[in-house]
Amino acid sequence: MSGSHIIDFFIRLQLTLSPLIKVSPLDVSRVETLCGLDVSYSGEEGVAAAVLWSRVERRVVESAAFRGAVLTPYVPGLLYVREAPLMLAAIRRLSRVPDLLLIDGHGLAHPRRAGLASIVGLLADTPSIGVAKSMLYGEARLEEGVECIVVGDERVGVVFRDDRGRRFYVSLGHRVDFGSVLRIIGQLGSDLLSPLREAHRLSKNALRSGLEGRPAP
DNA sequence: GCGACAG
DNA sequence: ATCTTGTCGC
Repeated sequence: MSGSHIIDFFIRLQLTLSPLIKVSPLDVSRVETLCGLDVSYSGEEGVAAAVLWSRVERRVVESAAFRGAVLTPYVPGLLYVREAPLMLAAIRRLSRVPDLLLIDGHGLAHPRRAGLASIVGLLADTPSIGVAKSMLYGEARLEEGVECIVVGDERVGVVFRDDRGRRFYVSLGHRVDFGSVLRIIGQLGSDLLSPLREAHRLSKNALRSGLEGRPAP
């Protein structure tokens, strides 16, 4: 599979999108809604869940899901091929546009500077941040008291520890910068993970129950 | 050639 | 990610 023209194509596409990904400050004080995104699978199909989380109410205020075919196997570095189409479809089912997307996976902490989180943010034209459970690319090291994810001489993310000490690798997605990510983490604390937990739960439940979209009231 | 490799 | 219950250990 490594010499496949399909894989070659998606790598070239990723290299084309990479320079379009924007690093810029985000006005964190005006981020009111976060959107947690995750995908669950069953064989050749996947279900993406998009959970809208209110920062002030600290709860889920809306959710949507999208079920669809997944045609390619997982290839490290090309997670976006499997998950971005489903996530974007789920986001489109929300009645509101989220202020910030939280995505399972990396953003700029990627060998081609274009991880899933960055690509979804770019294509949705919405600020985004990646939250992964393990490293893919870059080096985690202490800088000025902060455990950063560094690629070359650039800080592309930060290591976050939840209350149980588990590490999460948070990296810049799209339309955010390092400072913005630090402020988001500082202000949300463990609630940074809440929308993602809920998205994880929803995608798995929707997969099993066969349900999709929002349940009838 | 060898090892690493998000979900 | 997913296949899968109880079980060994801090």
